[in-house]
Amino acid sequence: MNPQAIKVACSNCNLRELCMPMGLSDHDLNRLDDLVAVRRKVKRGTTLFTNGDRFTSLYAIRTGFFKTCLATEDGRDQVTGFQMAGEIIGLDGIVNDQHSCDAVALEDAEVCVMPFDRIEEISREVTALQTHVHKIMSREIVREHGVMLLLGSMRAEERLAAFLLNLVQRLHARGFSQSELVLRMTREEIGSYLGLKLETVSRTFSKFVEDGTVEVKQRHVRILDTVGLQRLVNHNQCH
Amino acid sequence: MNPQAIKVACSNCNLRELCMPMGLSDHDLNRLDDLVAVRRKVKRGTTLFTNGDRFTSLYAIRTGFFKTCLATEDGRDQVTGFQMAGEIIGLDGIVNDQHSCDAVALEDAEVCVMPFDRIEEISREVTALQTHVHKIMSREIVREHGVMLLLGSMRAEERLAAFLLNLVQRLHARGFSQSELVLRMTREEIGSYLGLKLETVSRTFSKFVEDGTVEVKQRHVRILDTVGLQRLVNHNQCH
DNA sequence: CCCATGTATTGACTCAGGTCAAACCCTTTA
DNA sequence: TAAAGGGTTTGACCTGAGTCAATACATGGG
Repeated sequence: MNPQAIKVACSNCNLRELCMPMGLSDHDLNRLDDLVAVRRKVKRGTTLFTNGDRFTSLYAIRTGFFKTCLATEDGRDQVTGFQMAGEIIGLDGIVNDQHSCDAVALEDAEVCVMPFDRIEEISREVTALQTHVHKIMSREIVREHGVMLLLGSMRAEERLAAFLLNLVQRLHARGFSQSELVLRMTREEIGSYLGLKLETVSRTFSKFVEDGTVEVKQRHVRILDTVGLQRLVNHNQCH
Repeated sequence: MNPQAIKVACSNCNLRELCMPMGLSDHDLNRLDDLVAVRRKVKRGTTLFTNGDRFTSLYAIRTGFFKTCLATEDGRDQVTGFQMAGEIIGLDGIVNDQHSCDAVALEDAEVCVMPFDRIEEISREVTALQTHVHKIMSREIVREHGVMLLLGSMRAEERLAAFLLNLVQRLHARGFSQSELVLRMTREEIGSYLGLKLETVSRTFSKFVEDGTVEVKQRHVRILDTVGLQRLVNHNQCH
Protein backbone atom coordinates (compact mmCIF):
# COMPACT_ATOMS: atom_id res chain seq x y z
CA MET A 1 0.00 0.00 0.00
CA ASN A 2 1.26 3.43 -0.98
CA PRO A 3 2.17 5.27 2.25
CA GLN A 4 0.67 8.42 0.79
CA ALA A 5 -2.68 6.68 0.63
CA ILE A 6 -3.05 6.47 4.40
CA LYS A 7 -6.24 8.24 5.33
CA VAL A 8 -5.42 11.49 7.01
CA ALA A 9 -7.82 13.67 8.93
CA CYS A 10 -7.48 17.00 10.64
CA SER A 11 -10.06 16.04 13.23
CA ASN A 12 -7.75 13.65 15.05
CA CYS A 13 -4.44 15.36 14.32
CA ASN A 14 -2.44 16.32 17.38
CA LEU A 15 -1.65 19.68 15.83
CA ARG A 16 -5.25 20.69 15.38
CA GLU A 17 -5.09 23.39 18.07
CA LEU A 18 -2.23 25.05 16.26
CA CYS A 19 -2.69 24.38 12.59
CA MET A 20 -5.38 24.83 9.96
CA PRO A 21 -8.31 23.70 12.15
CA MET A 22 -7.47 26.18 14.92
CA GLY A 23 -10.59 27.53 16.57
CA LEU A 24 -13.09 25.52 14.55
CA SER A 25 -16.10 23.88 16.18
CA ASP A 26 -16.31 20.08 16.20
CA HIS A 27 -18.93 20.24 13.52
CA ASP A 28 -16.84 22.41 11.21
CA LEU A 29 -13.81 20.31 11.98
CA ASN A 30 -15.37 17.30 10.33
CA ARG A 31 -15.87 19.35 7.18
CA LEU A 32 -12.12 19.74 7.07
CA ASP A 33 -11.40 16.07 6.86
CA ASP A 34 -11.31 16.03 3.10
CA LEU A 35 -9.14 19.10 2.99
CA VAL A 36 -5.88 17.21 3.11
CA ALA A 37 -5.33 15.20 -0.04
CA VAL A 38 -2.26 13.31 1.05
CA ARG A 39 0.73 13.65 3.27
CA ARG A 40 4.15 14.01 1.79
CA LYS A 41 7.56 13.30 3.27
CA VAL A 42 10.40 15.67 2.49
CA LYS A 43 13.97 14.54 3.16
CA ARG A 44 16.39 16.90 4.80
CA GLY A 45 18.05 19.16 2.27
CA THR A 46 15.42 18.62 -0.41
CA THR A 47 12.77 21.06 -1.55
CA LEU A 48 9.02 20.90 -1.09
CA PHE A 49 8.62 23.35 -3.94
CA THR A 50 10.89 25.74 -5.78
CA ASN A 51 10.61 29.07 -7.52
CA GLY A 52 8.67 28.64 -10.75
CA ASP A 53 6.83 25.47 -9.72
CA ARG A 54 3.17 25.49 -10.58
CA PHE A 55 1.11 26.37 -7.50
CA THR A 56 -1.55 23.86 -6.57
CA SER A 57 -1.57 23.48 -2.82
CA LEU A 58 -0.79 24.95 0.52
CA TYR A 59 1.19 22.79 2.90
CA ALA A 60 0.71 22.35 6.62
CA ILE A 61 3.88 21.22 8.34
CA ARG A 62 3.29 18.13 10.47
CA THR A 63 6.85 17.44 11.50
CA GLY A 64 10.20 18.93 10.67
CA PHE A 65 11.53 22.36 9.98
CA PHE A 66 11.71 24.40 6.78
CA LYS A 67 13.29 27.52 5.43
CA THR A 68 11.85 29.53 2.58
CA CYS A 69 14.27 31.45 0.45
CA LEU A 70 14.49 33.65 -2.56
CA ALA A 71 17.36 33.09 -4.98
CA THR A 72 18.10 35.54 -7.77
CA GLU A 73 20.06 34.86 -10.97
CA ASP A 74 22.88 37.05 -9.83
CA GLY A 75 23.57 34.87 -6.83
CA ARG A 76 21.81 36.71 -4.08
CA ASP A 77 20.04 34.43 -1.68
CA GLN A 78 17.64 35.67 0.95
CA VAL A 79 16.05 33.45 3.56
CA THR A 80 12.55 34.85 4.00
CA GLY A 81 11.48 32.69 6.92
CA PHE A 82 11.82 29.56 9.02
CA GLN A 83 8.71 27.42 9.51
CA MET A 84 7.89 24.71 12.03
CA ALA A 85 5.10 22.25 12.83
CA GLY A 86 1.60 23.66 12.51
CA GLU A 87 2.64 26.47 10.19
CA ILE A 88 1.40 26.89 6.63
CA ILE A 89 3.68 27.38 3.64
CA GLY A 90 3.05 28.06 0.00
CA LEU A 91 1.06 31.32 0.29
CA ASP A 92 3.51 33.01 -2.07
CA GLY A 93 2.22 30.89 -4.96
CA ILE A 94 -1.38 32.08 -4.95
CA VAL A 95 -0.94 35.38 -6.74
CA ASN A 96 0.64 34.12 -9.96
CA ASP A 97 -0.30 30.44 -9.82
CA GLN A 98 3.34 29.63 -9.39
CA HIS A 99 5.72 29.66 -6.49
CA SER A 100 8.11 32.53 -6.16
CA CYS A 101 10.44 31.05 -3.59
CA ASP A 102 11.98 27.74 -2.54
CA ALA A 103 10.90 25.75 0.52
CA VAL A 104 13.75 23.59 1.78
CA ALA A 105 13.49 21.02 4.58
CA LEU A 106 16.18 21.64 7.20
CA GLU A 107 15.44 18.24 8.72
CA ASP A 108 13.38 15.26 7.60
CA ALA A 109 9.84 16.53 7.45
CA GLU A 110 6.28 15.62 6.67
CA VAL A 111 3.61 17.95 5.35
CA CYS A 112 -0.12 17.76 4.74
CA VAL A 113 -0.90 18.68 1.16
CA MET A 114 -4.02 20.86 0.92
CA PRO A 115 -5.11 21.52 -2.68
CA PHE A 116 -5.93 25.19 -2.85
CA ASP A 117 -9.06 24.81 -4.93
CA ARG A 118 -10.38 22.53 -2.21
CA ILE A 119 -9.50 25.12 0.45
CA GLU A 120 -11.42 27.74 -1.52
CA GLU A 121 -14.34 25.39 -2.01
CA ILE A 122 -14.67 24.42 1.63
CA SER A 123 -14.13 27.94 2.87
CA ARG A 124 -17.10 29.09 0.82
CA GLU A 125 -19.22 26.87 3.02
CA VAL A 126 -17.39 26.89 6.33
CA THR A 127 -17.21 30.51 7.40
CA ALA A 128 -14.79 29.76 10.19
CA LEU A 129 -12.33 28.29 7.70
CA GLN A 130 -12.69 31.29 5.42
CA THR A 131 -11.88 33.62 8.27
CA HIS A 132 -9.02 31.40 9.38
CA VAL A 133 -7.42 31.41 5.93
CA HIS A 134 -7.63 35.18 5.86
CA LYS A 135 -6.05 35.38 9.29
CA ILE A 136 -3.20 33.08 8.28
CA MET A 137 -2.37 35.30 5.34
CA SER A 138 -2.71 38.47 7.38
CA ARG A 139 -0.46 36.99 10.07
CA GLU A 140 2.20 36.35 7.46
CA ILE A 141 1.93 39.95 6.28
CA VAL A 142 2.30 41.24 9.83
CA ARG A 143 5.23 38.90 10.49
CA GLU A 144 6.97 40.27 7.44
CA HIS A 145 6.36 43.83 8.63
CA GLY A 146 8.27 42.83 11.75
CA VAL A 147 11.13 41.48 9.68
CA MET A 148 11.23 44.72 7.72
CA LEU A 149 11.52 46.63 10.99
CA LEU A 150 14.31 44.31 12.04
CA LEU A 151 16.21 44.57 8.75
CA GLY A 152 15.59 48.26 8.34
CA SER A 153 16.43 49.59 11.75
CA MET A 154 18.11 47.13 14.10
CA ARG A 155 21.76 46.52 14.86
CA ALA A 156 23.29 43.06 14.75
CA GLU A 157 22.78 42.28 18.45
CA GLU A 158 19.20 43.44 18.36
CA ARG A 159 18.50 41.32 15.31
CA LEU A 160 19.90 38.16 16.79
CA ALA A 161 18.12 38.77 20.09
CA ALA A 162 14.80 39.26 18.30
CA PHE A 163 15.43 36.13 16.29
CA LEU A 164 16.15 33.95 19.32
CA LEU A 165 13.18 35.28 21.26
CA ASN A 166 10.87 34.68 18.33
CA LEU A 167 12.08 31.12 17.81
CA VAL A 168 11.86 30.17 21.46
CA GLN A 169 8.41 31.70 21.77
CA ARG A 170 7.10 29.67 18.84
CA LEU A 171 8.73 26.53 20.17
CA HIS A 172 7.21 27.14 23.56
CA ALA A 173 3.76 27.35 21.98
CA ARG A 174 4.48 23.81 20.77
CA GLY A 175 5.32 22.54 24.20
CA PHE A 176 9.08 22.96 24.17
CA SER A 177 11.24 24.78 26.66
CA GLN A 178 11.07 28.54 27.05
CA SER A 179 14.81 28.79 27.40
CA GLU A 180 16.45 26.00 25.47
CA LEU A 181 16.44 25.37 21.78
CA VAL A 182 18.29 23.54 19.05
CA LEU A 183 18.93 25.58 15.94
CA ARG A 184 17.97 23.69 12.85
CA MET A 185 19.80 26.08 10.54
CA THR A 186 23.41 27.11 9.96
CA ARG A 187 24.94 30.42 10.96
CA GLU A 188 24.89 31.34 7.31
CA GLU A 189 21.13 30.77 7.06
CA ILE A 190 20.54 32.79 10.22
CA GLY A 191 22.70 35.50 8.73
CA SER A 192 20.81 35.50 5.47
CA TYR A 193 17.52 35.84 7.30
CA LEU A 194 18.85 38.64 9.49
CA GLY A 195 20.74 40.50 6.78
CA LEU A 196 24.12 39.70 8.38
CA LYS A 197 27.18 37.71 7.38
CA LEU A 198 27.76 34.40 9.10
CA GLU A 199 30.86 35.76 10.84
CA THR A 200 28.80 38.53 12.38
CA VAL A 201 26.22 36.01 13.60
CA SER A 202 29.00 33.96 15.16
CA ARG A 203 30.62 36.97 16.78
CA THR A 204 27.29 38.15 18.14
CA PHE A 205 26.64 34.74 19.68
CA SER A 206 30.09 34.95 21.27
CA LYS A 207 29.26 38.40 22.60
CA PHE A 208 26.06 37.10 24.17
CA VAL A 209 28.01 34.26 25.78
CA GLU A 210 30.57 36.71 27.22
CA ASP A 211 27.74 38.83 28.61
CA GLY A 212 26.21 35.75 30.22
CA THR A 213 23.00 36.23 28.25
CA VAL A 214 23.03 32.83 26.57
CA GLU A 215 24.97 29.56 26.56
CA VAL A 216 25.89 28.24 23.13
CA LYS A 217 27.26 24.82 22.31
CA GLN A 218 27.15 24.38 18.57
CA ARG A 219 23.51 24.53 17.65
CA HIS A 220 22.29 24.09 21.20
CA VAL A 221 21.33 27.40 22.73
CA ARG A 222 20.19 28.05 26.28
CA ILE A 223 18.82 31.47 27.05
CA LEU A 224 19.95 32.61 30.49
CA ASP A 225 18.60 36.14 30.48
CA THR A 226 15.38 36.47 28.52
CA VAL A 227 14.70 39.91 29.94
CA GLY A 228 18.13 41.08 28.84
CA LEU A 229 17.40 40.01 25.29
CA GLN A 230 14.02 41.71 25.37
CA ARG A 231 15.64 44.91 26.60
CA LEU A 232 18.05 44.75 23.69
CA VAL A 233 15.20 44.48 21.20
CA ASN A 234 12.91 47.07 22.73
CA HIS A 235 15.32 49.79 23.72
CA ASN A 236 17.61 50.99 21.03
CA GLN A 237 20.71 52.91 21.96
CA CYS A 238 19.10 56.37 22.13
CA HIS A 239 17.24 55.40 25.31
CA MET B 1 -26.66 65.89 2.07
CA ASN B 2 -23.74 64.16 3.70
CA PRO B 3 -21.00 63.88 1.08
CA GLN B 4 -20.22 60.39 2.36
CA ALA B 5 -23.72 59.31 1.41
CA ILE B 6 -23.09 59.65 -2.33
CA LYS B 7 -23.85 56.33 -3.93
CA VAL B 8 -20.65 54.66 -4.97
CA ALA B 9 -20.30 51.67 -7.22
CA CYS B 10 -17.34 49.64 -8.39
CA SER B 11 -19.07 48.92 -11.70
CA ASN B 12 -18.57 52.41 -13.03
CA CYS B 13 -15.37 53.30 -11.25
CA ASN B 14 -12.51 54.27 -13.52
CA LEU B 15 -10.14 52.17 -11.45
CA ARG B 16 -12.07 48.95 -11.88
CA GLU B 17 -9.40 47.40 -14.11
CA LEU B 18 -6.81 47.90 -11.42
CA CYS B 19 -8.59 47.68 -8.12
CA MET B 20 -10.85 45.25 -6.31
CA PRO B 21 -13.03 44.34 -9.33
CA MET B 22 -10.02 43.40 -11.47
CA GLY B 23 -10.79 40.49 -13.77
CA LEU B 24 -14.42 40.08 -12.74
CA SER B 25 -17.14 39.45 -15.29
CA ASP B 26 -19.83 42.10 -15.79
CA HIS B 27 -22.28 39.92 -13.95
CA ASP B 28 -20.00 39.47 -10.92
CA LEU B 29 -19.11 43.13 -11.06
CA ASN B 30 -22.68 44.10 -10.25
CA ARG B 31 -22.54 41.93 -7.15
CA LEU B 32 -19.70 44.13 -5.95
CA ASP B 33 -21.73 47.28 -5.97
CA ASP B 34 -22.74 46.96 -2.36
CA LEU B 35 -19.18 46.15 -1.32
CA VAL B 36 -18.18 49.73 -0.74
CA ALA B 37 -20.02 51.24 2.20
CA VAL B 38 -18.87 54.81 1.79
CA ARG B 39 -15.99 56.80 0.54
CA ARG B 40 -13.79 58.67 2.91
CA LYS B 41 -11.52 61.64 2.36
CA VAL B 42 -8.18 61.72 4.14
CA LYS B 43 -6.32 65.00 4.36
CA ARG B 44 -2.61 65.10 3.72
CA GLY B 45 -0.64 64.27 6.85
CA THR B 46 -3.55 62.61 8.65
CA THR B 47 -4.04 58.93 9.25
CA LEU B 48 -6.60 56.58 7.76
CA PHE B 49 -6.00 54.20 10.64
CA THR B 50 -3.35 53.78 13.28
CA ASN B 51 -1.79 50.96 15.23
CA GLY B 52 -4.28 49.63 17.74
CA ASP B 53 -7.41 50.82 15.90
CA ARG B 54 -10.15 48.25 15.72
CA PHE B 55 -10.14 46.55 12.32
CA THR B 56 -13.41 46.71 10.42
CA SER B 57 -12.64 47.39 6.80
CA LEU B 58 -10.19 47.21 3.98
CA TYR B 59 -9.63 50.38 2.00
CA ALA B 60 -9.23 50.79 -1.72
CA ILE B 61 -7.35 53.92 -2.62
CA ARG B 62 -9.23 56.02 -5.14
CA THR B 63 -6.96 59.03 -5.23
CA GLY B 64 -3.88 60.10 -3.37
CA PHE B 65 -0.85 58.41 -1.95
CA PHE B 66 -0.23 56.68 1.38
CA LYS B 67 2.58 55.31 3.42
CA THR B 68 2.14 52.56 5.98
CA CYS B 69 4.52 52.54 8.89
CA LEU B 70 5.33 50.75 12.07
CA ALA B 71 6.27 52.82 15.10
CA THR B 72 7.67 51.20 18.23
CA GLU B 73 7.70 52.66 21.75
CA ASP B 74 11.45 53.08 21.65
CA GLY B 75 11.27 55.48 18.74
CA ARG B 76 12.05 53.22 15.84
CA ASP B 77 9.93 53.99 12.83
CA GLN B 78 9.82 51.75 9.79
CA VAL B 79 7.94 52.61 6.62
CA THR B 80 6.58 49.27 5.39
CA GLY B 81 5.19 50.47 2.08
CA PHE B 82 3.91 53.22 -0.18
CA GLN B 83 0.47 52.77 -1.73
CA MET B 84 -1.22 54.46 -4.65
CA ALA B 85 -4.57 54.49 -6.46
CA GLY B 86 -6.13 51.07 -6.96
CA GLU B 87 -4.16 49.44 -4.15
CA ILE B 88 -5.71 47.93 -1.06
CA ILE B 89 -4.63 48.76 2.48
CA GLY B 90 -5.60 47.45 5.86
CA LEU B 91 -4.71 43.75 5.40
CA ASP B 92 -2.53 43.90 8.51
CA GLY B 93 -5.63 44.29 10.67
CA ILE B 94 -7.32 41.00 9.82
CA VAL B 95 -5.30 38.67 12.00
CA ASN B 96 -5.94 40.32 15.38
CA ASP B 97 -9.01 42.40 14.58
CA GLN B 98 -6.91 45.47 15.08
CA HIS B 99 -4.48 47.36 12.97
CA SER B 100 -0.80 46.89 13.63
CA CYS B 101 0.52 49.83 11.65
CA ASP B 102 -0.36 53.39 10.70
CA ALA B 103 -1.61 54.46 7.28
CA VAL B 104 -0.75 58.10 6.61
CA ALA B 105 -1.88 60.10 3.59
CA LEU B 106 1.10 61.76 1.90
CA GLU B 107 -1.28 63.91 -0.12
CA ASP B 108 -4.99 64.58 0.06
CA ALA B 109 -6.62 61.26 -0.64
CA GLU B 110 -9.90 59.47 -0.98
CA VAL B 111 -10.54 55.81 -0.21
CA CYS B 112 -13.40 53.38 -0.65
CA VAL B 113 -14.31 51.79 2.67
CA MET B 114 -15.06 48.09 2.27
CA PRO B 115 -16.34 46.47 5.48
CA PHE B 116 -14.49 43.21 5.82
CA ASP B 117 -17.49 41.16 6.89
CA ARG B 118 -19.18 42.22 3.69
CA ILE B 119 -16.11 41.21 1.67
CA GLU B 120 -16.21 37.79 3.31
CA GLU B 121 -19.93 37.49 2.72
CA ILE B 122 -19.80 38.38 -0.96
CA SER B 123 -16.71 36.31 -1.62
CA ARG B 124 -18.56 33.24 -0.35
CA GLU B 125 -20.90 33.69 -3.28
CA VAL B 126 -18.74 35.26 -5.92
CA THR B 127 -15.87 32.85 -6.52
CA ALA B 128 -13.95 35.34 -8.59
CA LEU B 129 -13.94 37.79 -5.69
CA GLN B 130 -12.80 35.10 -3.28
CA THR B 131 -9.89 34.26 -5.53
CA HIS B 132 -9.11 37.91 -6.05
CA VAL B 133 -8.94 38.62 -2.31
CA HIS B 134 -6.57 35.70 -1.89
CA LYS B 135 -4.42 36.99 -4.71
CA ILE B 136 -4.28 40.47 -3.21
CA MET B 137 -3.01 39.08 0.08
CA SER B 138 -0.57 36.75 -1.64
CA ARG B 139 0.72 39.64 -3.74
CA GLU B 140 1.41 41.60 -0.59
CA ILE B 141 3.33 38.65 0.87
CA VAL B 142 5.41 38.34 -2.29
CA ARG B 143 6.04 42.09 -2.38
CA GLU B 144 7.33 41.92 1.17
CA HIS B 145 9.62 39.04 0.25
CA GLY B 146 11.12 41.38 -2.31
CA VAL B 147 11.61 44.07 0.30
CA MET B 148 13.33 41.54 2.55
CA LEU B 149 15.71 40.70 -0.28
CA LEU B 150 16.36 44.38 -0.78
CA LEU B 151 16.93 45.12 2.90
CA GLY B 152 18.88 41.95 3.53
CA SER B 153 21.28 41.90 0.65
CA MET B 154 21.45 45.08 -1.40
CA ARG B 155 23.76 48.05 -1.20
CA ALA B 156 22.45 51.61 -1.05
CA GLU B 157 22.60 52.26 -4.80
CA GLU B 158 20.87 49.00 -5.58
CA ARG B 159 18.12 49.75 -3.07
CA LEU B 160 17.38 53.18 -4.46
CA ALA B 161 17.47 51.89 -8.03
CA ALA B 162 15.03 49.11 -7.18
CA PHE B 163 12.80 51.61 -5.42
CA LEU B 164 12.67 54.03 -8.35
CA LEU B 165 12.04 51.27 -10.88
CA ASN B 166 9.25 49.84 -8.78
CA LEU B 167 7.56 53.22 -8.34
CA VAL B 168 7.77 54.17 -11.97
CA GLN B 169 6.50 50.76 -13.07
CA ARG B 170 3.43 51.06 -10.84
CA LEU B 171 2.81 54.60 -12.00
CA HIS B 172 3.11 53.50 -15.61
CA ALA B 173 0.43 50.85 -15.01
CA ARG B 174 -1.77 53.81 -14.04
CA GLY B 175 -1.12 55.69 -17.24
CA PHE B 176 1.75 57.89 -16.10
CA SER B 177 5.15 58.29 -17.69
CA GLN B 178 7.66 55.45 -17.74
CA SER B 179 10.49 57.81 -17.00
CA GLU B 180 9.22 60.74 -15.01
CA LEU B 181 7.77 60.80 -11.54
CA VAL B 182 7.07 63.06 -8.63
CA LEU B 183 8.04 61.67 -5.28
CA ARG B 184 5.27 62.06 -2.78
CA MET B 185 7.48 61.27 0.19
CA THR B 186 10.50 62.89 1.86
CA ARG B 187 14.06 61.59 1.69
CA GLU B 188 13.64 60.47 5.26
CA GLU B 189 10.60 58.34 4.40
CA ILE B 190 12.41 56.82 1.44
CA GLY B 191 15.32 56.11 3.74
CA SER B 192 13.13 54.49 6.33
CA TYR B 193 11.58 52.24 3.72
CA LEU B 194 14.99 51.31 2.29
CA GLY B 195 16.80 50.92 5.59
CA LEU B 196 19.02 53.93 4.93
CA LYS B 197 19.50 57.34 6.51
CA LEU B 198 18.15 60.35 4.68
CA GLU B 199 21.68 61.63 4.02
CA THR B 200 22.54 58.39 2.26
CA VAL B 201 19.42 58.64 0.11
CA SER B 202 20.39 62.18 -0.83
CA ARG B 203 23.98 61.22 -1.61
CA THR B 204 22.85 58.28 -3.71
CA PHE B 205 20.54 60.51 -5.73
CA SER B 206 23.48 62.86 -6.28
CA LYS B 207 25.60 59.91 -7.41
CA PHE B 208 22.94 58.90 -9.94
CA VAL B 209 22.82 62.46 -11.23
CA GLU B 210 26.62 62.55 -11.64
CA ASP B 211 26.47 59.25 -13.54
CA GLY B 212 23.79 60.65 -15.80
CA THR B 213 21.34 57.95 -14.75
CA VAL B 214 18.63 60.28 -13.51
CA GLU B 215 17.78 63.95 -13.30
CA VAL B 216 16.59 65.18 -9.92
CA LYS B 217 15.01 68.51 -9.16
CA GLN B 218 13.60 68.36 -5.65
CA ARG B 219 10.93 65.69 -5.76
CA HIS B 220 10.78 65.59 -9.53
CA VAL B 221 12.76 62.68 -10.90
CA ARG B 222 13.40 61.85 -14.52
CA ILE B 223 14.97 58.51 -15.27
CA LEU B 224 17.45 58.80 -18.13
CA ASP B 225 18.89 55.29 -18.10
CA THR B 226 16.35 52.68 -17.06
CA VAL B 227 18.58 49.85 -18.25
CA GLY B 228 21.42 51.16 -16.13
CA LEU B 229 19.21 51.08 -13.05
CA GLN B 230 18.05 47.55 -13.88
CA ARG B 231 21.64 46.43 -14.26
CA LEU B 232 22.42 47.84 -10.85
CA VAL B 233 19.58 45.86 -9.28
CA ASN B 234 20.16 42.58 -11.09
CA HIS B 235 23.91 42.28 -11.09
CA ASN B 236 25.58 42.65 -7.78
CA GLN B 237 29.28 43.38 -7.63
CA CYS B 238 30.51 39.77 -7.75
CA HIS B 239 29.48 39.50 -11.40
C1' DC C 1 40.49 4.60 12.79
C1' DC C 2 41.62 8.60 9.78
C1' DC C 3 40.39 11.67 6.37
C1' DA C 4 37.31 14.68 3.93
C1' DT C 5 33.97 17.97 4.17
C1' DG C 6 30.90 21.16 5.92
C1' DT C 7 30.41 24.27 9.70
C1' DA C 8 31.97 27.52 13.21
C1' DT C 9 35.14 30.64 15.55
C1' DT C 10 38.45 34.28 15.83
C1' DG C 11 41.71 37.89 14.34
C1' DA C 12 43.27 41.76 11.42
C1' DC C 13 42.01 44.99 8.33
C1' DT C 14 38.71 47.72 5.26
C1' DC C 15 34.90 50.37 3.89
C1' DA C 16 29.94 51.55 3.18
C1' DG C 17 26.99 53.92 5.39
C1' DG C 18 26.01 56.42 9.80
C1' DT C 19 26.69 60.66 12.55
C1' DC C 20 27.23 65.37 13.27
C1' DA C 21 27.29 69.85 11.58
C1' DA C 22 26.89 73.66 8.39
C1' DA C 23 24.70 75.71 4.65
C1' DC C 24 21.08 76.00 1.34
C1' DC C 25 16.53 76.02 -0.76
C1' DC C 26 11.72 76.38 -1.03
C1' DT C 27 7.31 77.40 0.91
C1' DT C 28 4.40 79.51 4.13
C1' DT C 29 2.96 83.06 7.04
C1' DA C 30 3.05 87.58 9.08
C1' DT D 1 9.19 91.66 2.08
C1' DA D 2 11.18 89.22 5.75
C1' DA D 3 11.40 85.70 8.94
C1' DA D 4 10.57 80.93 10.19
C1' DG D 5 10.65 76.26 9.44
C1' DG D 6 10.50 72.10 6.91
C1' DG D 7 13.21 69.56 3.83
C1' DT D 8 17.67 68.76 1.25
C1' DT D 9 22.49 68.75 0.14
C1' DT D 10 27.28 68.35 1.18
C1' DG D 11 31.52 67.80 3.91
C1' DA D 12 34.37 65.66 7.54
C1' DC D 13 34.83 62.13 10.42
C1' DC D 14 33.62 57.64 12.78
C1' DT D 15 32.11 52.99 13.45
C1' DG D 16 29.67 48.59 12.91
C1' DA D 17 29.67 45.13 10.05
C1' DG D 18 31.92 43.06 5.93
C1' DT D 19 36.02 40.76 3.99
C1' DC D 20 39.74 37.74 3.94
C1' DA D 21 42.28 34.30 6.07
C1' DA D 22 43.73 30.96 9.48
C1' DT D 23 42.30 27.58 12.60
C1' DA D 24 39.25 24.54 15.06
C1' DC D 25 35.52 21.52 15.53
C1' DA D 26 32.04 17.86 14.31
C1' DT D 27 30.17 14.33 11.43
C1' DG D 28 29.94 10.68 8.25
C1' DG D 29 32.21 7.58 4.92
C1' DG D 30 35.61 4.42 3.59
